[in-house]
Amino acid sequence: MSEFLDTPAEKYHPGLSVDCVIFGFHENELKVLLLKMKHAAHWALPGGFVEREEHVDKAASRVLENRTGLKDIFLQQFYLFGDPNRHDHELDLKLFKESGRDPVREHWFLQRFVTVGYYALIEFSKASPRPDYISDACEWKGIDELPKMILDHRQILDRAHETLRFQINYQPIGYNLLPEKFTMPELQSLYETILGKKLDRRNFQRKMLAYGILKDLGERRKGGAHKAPYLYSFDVKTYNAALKKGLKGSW
Amino acid sequence: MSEFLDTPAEKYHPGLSVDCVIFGFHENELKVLLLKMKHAAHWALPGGFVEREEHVDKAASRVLENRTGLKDIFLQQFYLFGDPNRHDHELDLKLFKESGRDPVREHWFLQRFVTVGYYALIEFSKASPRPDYISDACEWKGIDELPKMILDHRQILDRAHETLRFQINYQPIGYNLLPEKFTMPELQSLYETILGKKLDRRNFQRKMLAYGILKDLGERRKGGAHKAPYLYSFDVKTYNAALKKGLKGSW
DNA sequence: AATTATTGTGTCCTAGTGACGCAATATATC
DNA sequence: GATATATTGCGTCACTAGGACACAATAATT
Repeated sequence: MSEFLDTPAEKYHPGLSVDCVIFGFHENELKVLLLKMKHAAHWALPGGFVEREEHVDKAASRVLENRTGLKDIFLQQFYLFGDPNRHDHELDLKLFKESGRDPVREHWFLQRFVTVGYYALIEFSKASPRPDYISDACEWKGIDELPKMILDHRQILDRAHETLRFQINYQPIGYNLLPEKFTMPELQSLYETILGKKLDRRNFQRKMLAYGILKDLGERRKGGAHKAPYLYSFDVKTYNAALKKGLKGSW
Repeated sequence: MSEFLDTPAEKYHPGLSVDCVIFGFHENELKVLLLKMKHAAHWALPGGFVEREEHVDKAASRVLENRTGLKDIFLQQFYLFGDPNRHDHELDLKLFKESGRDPVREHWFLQRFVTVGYYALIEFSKASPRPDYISDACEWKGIDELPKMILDHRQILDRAHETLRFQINYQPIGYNLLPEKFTMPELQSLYETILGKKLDRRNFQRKMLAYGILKDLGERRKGGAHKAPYLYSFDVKTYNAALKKGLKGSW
């Protein structure tokens, strides 16, 4: 924490931060990467500040890389949270005092902050979550079993999830969350957790194949119990073309 | 202009502004309210700064009220523009010098700014466009005949229009742009300009009526040439309920 | 070899959609 | 005042998409 507090105000754009909702998909569950700060009771979204002459998008991808070790990740801005009361000034003051500093009223860290929400989609297996110097834990949490979170971070997360629902026909959400090869039940399960409802297995398959965005790899995924499902991967060319017009789907 | 430049830095949240894309609908055309600044060659979106402890949404509605005289307007945040190069520092310096001021490097007005885009929907006839002290013109411009605009304002405007297209099934766009009573051809024309394509007259009517969100007022609009069309108004109750789930439309 | 849970494929019916025909009607024109 | 013209209201037809459900095939387990 002290690294931040000692940072000269000149380095960062004042009163502006970014927070990332990092989605992953594992064991048929939609997961979010959360941090637990030292001395803090609750969990937080990975976030950071924007440098003086830095593109806000760039700040978000910087945060993302620090936390997951991944570059060139699918990252999408979805909302600016601009409520003046979203920051907990009492808590900030407490942190200041704990670190033995005099809470000078003008210190940039104590100013009112607005934060820009980004959501990121990553392939679960490729990320190596790592805590940084201000946090003592960095873990994947299931979207249906979220811990208590600081400030308005739960609200930010919920809005990211909602955005995912709205954009499912326009963004390469499946492509970025699933591994190279995947099965139809896996894809369906992803859709179900994003949409928050059960879908009919057979109708889902018919519709997906009708889009013409999947390549049937011929192989089957053996190993699990029961009948082995076929493996698919996205046909990037037709996939992107279809997304541009929007996959026609009344989900 | 001088009022802004003399404003003490303490009044505003540093490096943060709002810009409003104000839509209206008149004579079967989608219009946008633009300002022409004094001494400026190009047009601009009405915008302003965010006060220190002011909600960003509030700042946007304040700007809107100043420019149109209207309160309680439908206003929706749609994107934060965070490119560090979106501001024209050369132009700012020129304005500073013209106003006879010494361009002190630290003056808040010369800092890098990020801006939050809002779009507003208003009933054309209710607005009374008025220039303010830093602009010498305030006019409605047709979306298909836009003048050259400053900075990235054209980009902001285009994105607002795109957002309208995406949200047409989820936001009360017709309700807020049209007058209390309107005809089916008027509603269709609104859809056509927002979607940017022609629609079949008969299929449009069938679909709209099927939603069950319109009240047939029985009256006809006489006065124009040709057969007089029926007047409708929105059935607010069913309209809002339908929007919550999203009007199913593959436009 | 039988069991069990899951997957691949197909059918049926209904609602929604695109393309288009035709009669009704309000003003403009002669 | 009759006719012309452009527009509106309502309807038809064929095709597609989508929800509900049946049944056979298959990979590990017993």
